[in-house]
Amino acid sequence: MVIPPFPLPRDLEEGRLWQENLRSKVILKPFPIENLKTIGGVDVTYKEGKGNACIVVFSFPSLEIKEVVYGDKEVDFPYVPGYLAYREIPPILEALRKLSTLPQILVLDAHGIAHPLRFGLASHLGVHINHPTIGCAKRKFVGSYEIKEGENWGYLVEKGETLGVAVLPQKGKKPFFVSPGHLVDVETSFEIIIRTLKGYSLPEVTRIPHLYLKRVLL
DNA sequence: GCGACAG
DNA sequence: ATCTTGTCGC
Ligand SMILES: [Mg+2]
Repeated sequence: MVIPPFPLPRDLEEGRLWQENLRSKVILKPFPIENLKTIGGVDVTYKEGKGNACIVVFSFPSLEIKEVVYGDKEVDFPYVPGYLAYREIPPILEALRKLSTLPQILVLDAHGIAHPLRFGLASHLGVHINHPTIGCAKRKFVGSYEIKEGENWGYLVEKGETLGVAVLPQKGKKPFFVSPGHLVDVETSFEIIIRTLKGYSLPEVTRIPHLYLKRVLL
């Protein structure tokens, strides 16, 4: 696949300006789940000054693992809340080059529009490669939510905007957060992620890539 | 000024 | 995310 160069900003101010200019490119719209056949999960870990990305492609809804690829890249940007894309997208693009087939949707271990500028890592990557993406984060970044008694999810909202949903995978467990990245909307993002849950604290699409990076799976 | 703060 | 072994709790 053709991947556009991904330049890094000189500083946070420039990085913020770029985000402000690209945020308008995000498109939120329903994704026809009945046509979803392949979905990819993405995660990134660090070691010896390098970012190591892993992408696992699953069949949907059967969730059989179809392909696993990795991509390494020197870390060239610090971790600063709000600017995670500049740190993790480089290694992710390296992994994408190795995919034999690009899955219909990519799920990132990060937020999509549930970001201060509504342009988190999942949205940034989606716009960059013009492909559907969903953000599935382990912790909240912005917004507030309320999960009613008897329910296992609630909308994530900030300043009157519905940014995504907080999901309780199991009773008594911590919630994870789903928000659309690009070319999907809140409802379909939620529906798709829910269908990749298998009884663990995290959906398979983010849980499995992490296990491969940690060498729990080979 | 203080607290929040994806990975 | 990473540095790190055993240990407390469901
Ligand atoms: Mg991660």
